[in-house]
Formats: sequence, C-alpha cells, structure tokens
Amino acid sequence: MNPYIKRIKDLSNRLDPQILAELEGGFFDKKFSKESYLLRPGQICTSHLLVKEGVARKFYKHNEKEITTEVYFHDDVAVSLDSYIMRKPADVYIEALTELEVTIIDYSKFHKVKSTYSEVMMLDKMFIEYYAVWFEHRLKEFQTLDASQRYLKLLEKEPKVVQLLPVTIIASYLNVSLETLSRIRSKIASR
Amino acid sequence: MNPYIKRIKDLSNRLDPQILAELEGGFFDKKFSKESYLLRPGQICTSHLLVKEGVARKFYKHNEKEITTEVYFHDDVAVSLDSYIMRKPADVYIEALTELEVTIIDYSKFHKVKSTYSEVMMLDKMFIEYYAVWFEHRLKEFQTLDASQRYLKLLEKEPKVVQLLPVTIIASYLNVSLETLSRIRSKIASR
DNA sequence: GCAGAAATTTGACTCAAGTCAAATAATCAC
DNA sequence: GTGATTATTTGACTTGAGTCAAATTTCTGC
Repeated sequence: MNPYIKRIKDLSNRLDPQILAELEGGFFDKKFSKESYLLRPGQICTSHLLVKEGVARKFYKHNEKEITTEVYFHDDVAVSLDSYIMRKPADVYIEALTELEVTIIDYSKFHKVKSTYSEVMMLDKMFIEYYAVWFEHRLKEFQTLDASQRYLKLLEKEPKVVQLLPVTIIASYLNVSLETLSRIRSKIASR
Repeated sequence: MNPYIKRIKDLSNRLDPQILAELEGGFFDKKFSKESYLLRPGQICTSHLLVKEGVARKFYKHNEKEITTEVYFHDDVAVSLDSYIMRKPADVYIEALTELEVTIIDYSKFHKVKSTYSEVMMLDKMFIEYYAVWFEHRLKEFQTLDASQRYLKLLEKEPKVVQLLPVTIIASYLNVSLETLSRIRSKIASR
C-alpha cells in the first residue's frame, strides 16, 4: 500500500471512538452486480464509494471510445472528484467489473462530521492531497512515456490490473488501441 | 477567474480579523529576478508562492527536454505539491520568467494556523481540491486532444500564455516540438 | 465436445508528429 | 545602424501508433 494512504488509514483507526461512532452512522454497505453502474454521466456524485470486495473502474466516453481513468480494488475509494467537489453532474461512469460490495460514505453526513472535528477534515484533506499527487504522476507518465513504457510501468506498479482485466480495459487505461497493446505484449513476450 | 477560486478568495476575505492577522504573520514578500529559480530539484518545497507581479512557470526535465507543467500569473499559487505534501525533495524547477514579486506562505506557520482554525484548514483543502480537479482536466486534454486541438484550447482558456510566452515554452507546455507548434500556428493563421 | 460468440492477434496501410538540417526573421549589444 | 546571437519557420525524411480487415484463439452455453 502507498505509504501516504497507509498513514491516512492509521490516523483513521486512531480517531476518538466518539468520532468513529458518528462517522459510521453515515456509512452503509451496498452490493452491485457485475456490469452495473454505480454512477452515470448526468448524476451528481454525492458519496465516496469504498470498495470492500470486487473490482470497479471509472471511465468516460470520447468519440464513442471508452477511456478508463482508474481501476479500484479492495480498500480503494471510487468517486468522481469533479462532480463531488463542484457539485455538478458527472461526466464519467463508475462501473462494477465483478460482483461488487462497497461502503457508501454519504456527503452530507460526512460533511457535518468534518465541520465538527478538524481531525476528520484533515483526513479528508489528506485523501484529496493523495489524489492530486496521483494525478500529477499519471499526467507525467503520459507526457514522458511511450505506449510500451506505459505498459511496463503499469505491470510494475499495478500488476493486478494487468492480471485481472481484459485487454480492452487495459488498453483504454493506457490510452492505446487494442491492437497496439497486443503488439506490445507479443514483443515483450518474445524477448 | 475560475468560480471555485473566486469562492476560495471570497471566503478568505471574510475570515475573522483575528485569524487574518495570525495568518499574515506567516507571510512575507520577496522579489526574484528574471530567469532565477524559486525552487530547484532536490530542494524540499516548504512554502506556497503567491504571485503578486510577473510571470513564473514550473517545469521538469526529461531526457534533456524541458516540460512545462504550469504557468503562473498574478494571484496564482506556485508550489510543488508532491514535494510540499510528501515532504520529499522536489523534482521540478519553479522559474521566474520575468522580474517577479511573490508572497511566501511558509509551511510551518500556516500549518499551525490551520490546526487552530478549521476555517483555514477548509480553505486549504479547497485549494487542493481545485488543484486535483485541474489536473484531472489537464490529463483528459492529453488523452483526448491532438496537438492542434490542445493549442486551440490553450488559446481559448489561457490566452495570456500564448500572448506572453515564447514558442519554446508554449510548445513544452503543450508537449509538442517547437517545429510542430510552429506548423500548427501557420496552418491556423492561413485559414 | 461442439457450434457460435467474443476476445485477441496478425497483416497491410495511413497519418500525426518527431528529428535533423537549413533558411529566415527578430532581437540585442555596441 | 550593423553584425551577432537567438528565435522561429520551412523542408525532407522517419517513426510510433492508429485504422480496417482478416485470421486465430479462447470462452460460452447447451
């Protein structure tokens, strides 16, 4: 696990029991079936979705083509930041790639607890910080690496994505065509 | 000005005078000469730099090539998020492109005020949220637009960048070669 | 186990954008 | 102003990655 995420988790676990109790009042669990959507364009994203079991992804459509921006596994948080923060309709889908179980952290309840306890506000801020830095790195990958380098980096940093997901989705995450990804893989295999 | 940034500014102005006074104790102004660096790789970024006068940019080097990630004008905040948040050595330069005057917001002082006043923590969080969403949009531009479309979008969203900066820097911001940018411009001019 | 569907690979061709080199144009120092 | 330096444009060529089409492999349900 990323050390910053680990720090956020540790701090969360050490919160005052009183606060934890209040927080959990705003959590509830929900199951989604494979291929169903947790969020669609046009909806406002009013919660954070903490993945308990299964795999999900976020993607958007551009000229009929799907572009996957994130893949979520156990303990990852799925959210359309843009929609959640700006309180405007989302332009992305969040989709269950398998049977999925999530904990839903509702905005309004969470917001109240944050305003009361600055420790919670701080944890929320740390989560966004992590997100911002993650985006910065991902942008850098697109600016500096070609298709095969991006694939190798993914293999190194997120092997689960490569192992568990179909080529279509891996390709859309790397922003290359199916065919190119297939060629990259065969070239690597033949080395 | 972006509406979310406007909201942050309005809220800042409406802070309790007591808080404002404490905050300003941690601010100080500094001048930089053209082509000097406000931050270099290896240094830890321990402050936010609020531009009062002049233009600056952030860039990194990749295989000898400079890649400009952001350009800062009056009222923009320059910071290496990665270094500032993770408290680790930066891998970017922040450079004065003109004579430059900035207000330096020191980490440790700012941190103290944030822990005391949750309104300030909240404003800081809003700033990061803005940053994260900005990065998300910029990433999307690289994933969906070709070189000329990126140029046209920059012209539309940040005309000052195109008007005030040399082609070298505009090209490195769009992540295209000098020559390609030059060809894009001549093609657009001849329409 | 087999037919049909879906996913993946391979081939042939195209094109956006890069590189290297040379030519202009703009800017600066004196 | 003039020559020198720097910035920008133009030309010729190369290449990474896309598209469309066909072949092959893998996965289904029955």
